[in-house]
Amino acid sequence: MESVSDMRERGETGHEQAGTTAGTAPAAGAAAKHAGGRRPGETRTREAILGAARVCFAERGFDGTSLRRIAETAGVDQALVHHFYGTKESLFLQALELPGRIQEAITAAARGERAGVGERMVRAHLSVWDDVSSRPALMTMVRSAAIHRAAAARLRETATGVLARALGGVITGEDAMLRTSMVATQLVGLAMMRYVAVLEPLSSADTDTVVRYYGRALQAVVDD
Amino acid sequence: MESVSDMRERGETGHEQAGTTAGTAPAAGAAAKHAGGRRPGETRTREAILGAARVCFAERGFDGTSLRRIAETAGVDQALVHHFYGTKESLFLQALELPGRIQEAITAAARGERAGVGERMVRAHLSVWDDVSSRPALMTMVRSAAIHRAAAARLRETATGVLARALGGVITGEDAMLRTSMVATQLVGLAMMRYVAVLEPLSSADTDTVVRYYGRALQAVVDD
DNA sequence: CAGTGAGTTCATCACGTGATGAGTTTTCGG
DNA sequence: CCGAAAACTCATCACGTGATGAACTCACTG
Repeated sequence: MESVSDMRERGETGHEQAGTTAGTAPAAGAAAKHAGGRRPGETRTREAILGAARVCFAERGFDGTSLRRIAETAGVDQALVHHFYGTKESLFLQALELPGRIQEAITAAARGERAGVGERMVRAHLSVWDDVSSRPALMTMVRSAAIHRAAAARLRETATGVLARALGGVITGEDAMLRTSMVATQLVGLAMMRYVAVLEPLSSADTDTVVRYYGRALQAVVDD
Repeated sequence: MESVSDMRERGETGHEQAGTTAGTAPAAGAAAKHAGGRRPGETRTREAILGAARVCFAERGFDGTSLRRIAETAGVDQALVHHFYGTKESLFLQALELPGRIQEAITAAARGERAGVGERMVRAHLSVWDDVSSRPALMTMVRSAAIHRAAAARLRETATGVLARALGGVITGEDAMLRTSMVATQLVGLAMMRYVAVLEPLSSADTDTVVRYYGRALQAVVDD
C-alpha cells in the first residue's frame, strides 16, 4: 500500500525446519537449511537490520513496529536484533541517525544571494525527501517526533543545529532566531503534509510549482 | 511532565462509597465498598471517559495509550470503557471529534479584507490552541496523524474542508487549491513545532510576535 | 412494587510484546 | 590447527494488552 515497503515482500513463508528425526546434525534430506550457527562467507546482517528498522519505523512509528517485524523484514531471527543493537530503544536511536548529505544539501542551499534562498531551501528539502535512500530516516524522525521524546529531540536539534548554522548569516535583524525556527517550522510542515499525511493537491503537485509558491512563503520570513 | 495532564492527578485512591453498612448489601464489617452495581445519583461517566481519552491520547498517542490508563484517569473500571465505546478504535474516533468553535474561529478569521488575512488566521489558530478546552482534541489529531490512518484522514478533511471553505473566496487565481493546502500546511507545521515538538524560541514567543512574522508567511501564499 | 434495562465491577482469556539464555556453527588471531 | 570470539537459531519467560462475560446494584416505567 505504501511506497517504501518493498523490502518486506518476500514470500519465504516460514522457516520450515523439517526436523526429520535428526541425529546430532540436521541430516535432513532437502537442501541443508542452516539451523543454527554462523553463516559462511561475509556478513552484512547488521546493516540489513538497521535498514529494515528504518523502513519499518518509517512506516509505522516506534510503537507500531515490533522487533519481530523488523527481524522478518531483514530476514533474520529476532534474537539477532537484540544481539546487535541491544534494546529496541537503542536500535531506534541509531535508525534516527540522518545521512550527512541532508545537512550538506540544506547548507548548500542557504549559501548565495539572499534573494532566492527561500526557493533554494524548498528545492533542497524536496530533493532530499524524494530520494529513496534518505527518506526512511527522515520519515522515521518526523513520524515519531509527534510521540517519541527522543525523536522530537532529534528534530529540534536538526532544526536548530543545521538550519541555524546554515542560515546564520542570511537571516539578520530583529528576532533572527525566532524567524529561523519559523523556517524550520515551514519545512517540517511541508514534509508532514506532502509526505506523511498526503494532503492533496499538495502531494501530487510537481516540484517546481511547490518551490515557486512555498519558496515565496519562506522568503517572507527570511527577508527584512 | 506535560502540560495538559491535570486531569489525572487526583489522589482518590479507591472509590470509598461509604455505603454505611446497608441492609441487603454485603454485611461485611468494614466500610461497604461498592463492589459491583450502579452508582446512586446522576451519572456523567460517559463524558468522563471521553475526556480522559482525549487527554491520554493527546499525551501519548493511540498506541501509547492503554484502555486501563484511560479508565484510571477517568476513575472507572476498564470494562466501562468497552461498555460505552466498544473498541479502542471507536473511542479514538470519537475523541478525534473537533469542537465546532475551531471551525468558527478559522472561518471568522478568513472573512474581511484580504490584506490582513494571514495575520488573522495565525491569531485564530493560536487562540484555539491556547485554549485548554480545545487543545486535547487538536493535540490528539496532530500527534496521531503521523501514525494513525484515521487521524491522518481527519486532518486532511479538516484541512481541505474547513480551510477550503473559509478561504474559498479569498485565495483566487492560479493553483488556488494548491495554495490553500499550503496555508493548511503552514498552520499544521506551526502547531507541530510550537506545541508538539516544543521548538525554541518559537514555543515561548508571545502571540503577537508569532502573528506578525508567521502571518506574513501565510500572506505570501494567499496573495497573487 | 414488580421488572426491565442501564451503570458498574471483577475475573479471566488469548495473544503479541521485548527480552534472555543456552546451544550451534563459523571466522580468525596466534 | 587450536581456541576464543562472533554470528546465528530456538525455546521460553514475564508482562501488558484489548476484549469478553457473568454478576450485582441502582433508576425508571408501568
